[in-house]
Amino acid sequence: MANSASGESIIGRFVKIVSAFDDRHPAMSVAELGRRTGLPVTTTYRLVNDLLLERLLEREPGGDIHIGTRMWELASRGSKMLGLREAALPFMEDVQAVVQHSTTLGILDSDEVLYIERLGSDRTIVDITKIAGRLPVHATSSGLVLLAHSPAAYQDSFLARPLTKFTETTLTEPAALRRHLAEIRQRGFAAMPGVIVPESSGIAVPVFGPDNTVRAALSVVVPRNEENASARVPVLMAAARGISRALGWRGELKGTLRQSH
Amino acid sequence: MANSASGESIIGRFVKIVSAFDDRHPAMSVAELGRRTGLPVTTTYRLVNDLLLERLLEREPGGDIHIGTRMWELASRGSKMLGLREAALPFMEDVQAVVQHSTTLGILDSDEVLYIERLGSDRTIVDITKIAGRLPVHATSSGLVLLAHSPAAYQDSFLARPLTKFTETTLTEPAALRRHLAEIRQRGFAAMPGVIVPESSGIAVPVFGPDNTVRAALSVVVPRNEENASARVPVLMAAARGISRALGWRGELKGTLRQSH
DNA sequence: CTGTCGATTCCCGCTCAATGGTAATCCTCC
DNA sequence: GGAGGATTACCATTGAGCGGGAATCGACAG
Repeated sequence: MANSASGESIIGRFVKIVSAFDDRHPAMSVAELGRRTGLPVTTTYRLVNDLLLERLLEREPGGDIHIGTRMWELASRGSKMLGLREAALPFMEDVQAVVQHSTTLGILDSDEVLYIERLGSDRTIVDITKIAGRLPVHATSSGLVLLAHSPAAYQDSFLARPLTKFTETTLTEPAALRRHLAEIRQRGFAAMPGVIVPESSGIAVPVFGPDNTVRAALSVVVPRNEENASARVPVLMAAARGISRALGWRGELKGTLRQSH
Repeated sequence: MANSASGESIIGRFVKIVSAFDDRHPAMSVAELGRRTGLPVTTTYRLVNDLLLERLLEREPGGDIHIGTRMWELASRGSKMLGLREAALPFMEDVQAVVQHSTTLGILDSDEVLYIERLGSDRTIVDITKIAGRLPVHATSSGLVLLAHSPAAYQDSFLARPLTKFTETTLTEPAALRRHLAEIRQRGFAAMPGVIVPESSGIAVPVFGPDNTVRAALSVVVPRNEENASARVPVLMAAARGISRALGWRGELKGTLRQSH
């Protein structure tokens, strides 16, 4: 689907280029960009020029390239993400004010948890979540909550694949995970002590949309030693219900249990 | 620069397609997308398919297309915007808690003000700012603050072009505007009663970066009848200094006045 | 059930924009 | 001044993109 020898479309290369930037590498020279993406030198320069013209990329004084303002603008303008984020933010602030550690909002995307908002000073405990960052589903409280309320078919396909064991407490056995998911559905929240990082634990609750399906997971990360972690659950649940309602959710209808399996 | 009859590159068409979505039209059929962009039918379908493959666009159950999660993720991951936003958010919350009306953070982009964050319930007064929305520089308090602290050369080129008069109080005369900008620099804030919307006024103050240049404008929108509007200025200024400091600003150095003109 | 209209997919020959190698030029920094 | 990297210029080749047209699907009305 492309003129290129490697058989990629321009769109594919565009994604490659933009993907080369992350929080570790927010800006780089065109040559380095070419190296990181593996694209031929000339091609990189030509493509980058096109992107600069449209302001999807921008050149800073030093000559380095970084992602352009236009890119963010276009991505945000018509995005459903903004609605979710805006609905959630006030409630997240309340949670943040009470719980004092970092509060995150994550969604399920491409079999991973994508964090779309995060509150909390960086001086808090170890927390590897970042806005626009991804983490595995089965090793985060947010991910497990999202998975627990996903359609059965999706759960099956997810559990069918091999899962990485990050720490001792990471569940990777399908059967054990299924039991855990059922428990999460029943209790209404997920609590995971040190699943990726041993020192911290996460607590997450689901946020629902008008059609009663999960939209996101609201979660807090607290130090693991804190034993009364579950004392945080009610606050989270109340906030999550508030967000759900702001999204148009009208409460659980009798008899309309979310399909679990 | 393209295979197309109209002489557009694929990148250009990509931008056209993504630009077709906004908060009024967050999702649409491919056919409608083709109509809105003016692209040939077949071309639209082919391009949309490419974009769906990369998940830059997504197809919802009904068949309609909307901007994909991936798009937001890519735009955010390497963006400098996130840093600014994250630095500003806590201070904005404080302002918001005290002032009670909507609080916005805007930057100068392509000769317009681009709002990158906005706090405030929608039930407040008339406020046409939206996240990822644009407004003209000379008709917003944020824009005037940004312009007032921009390099002289930019100011000159900006003032050289014809400016739209939105309401009675909109300044469009270069000389008058220059005087106003000087005043803004001297007072440290801009206050604009009903420049675009007659019922509300905006107050804005500058946010500086480490190199002592303007990065953004922090502003609040309040009802116009409120005469003690300027009582809000100190709060805004304190917050703006906090944000500036979080960005690495170290206070105004003696003798290093920002180039005004 | 049939007809209409719109959205979507399939088909296909043409063609020029995109490609990517090579080489020249422009920078820094030592 | 020259070594090494980044950037731009040049250019022959070619297949990806193009877009008109027709077929198919789907919803709705009569």
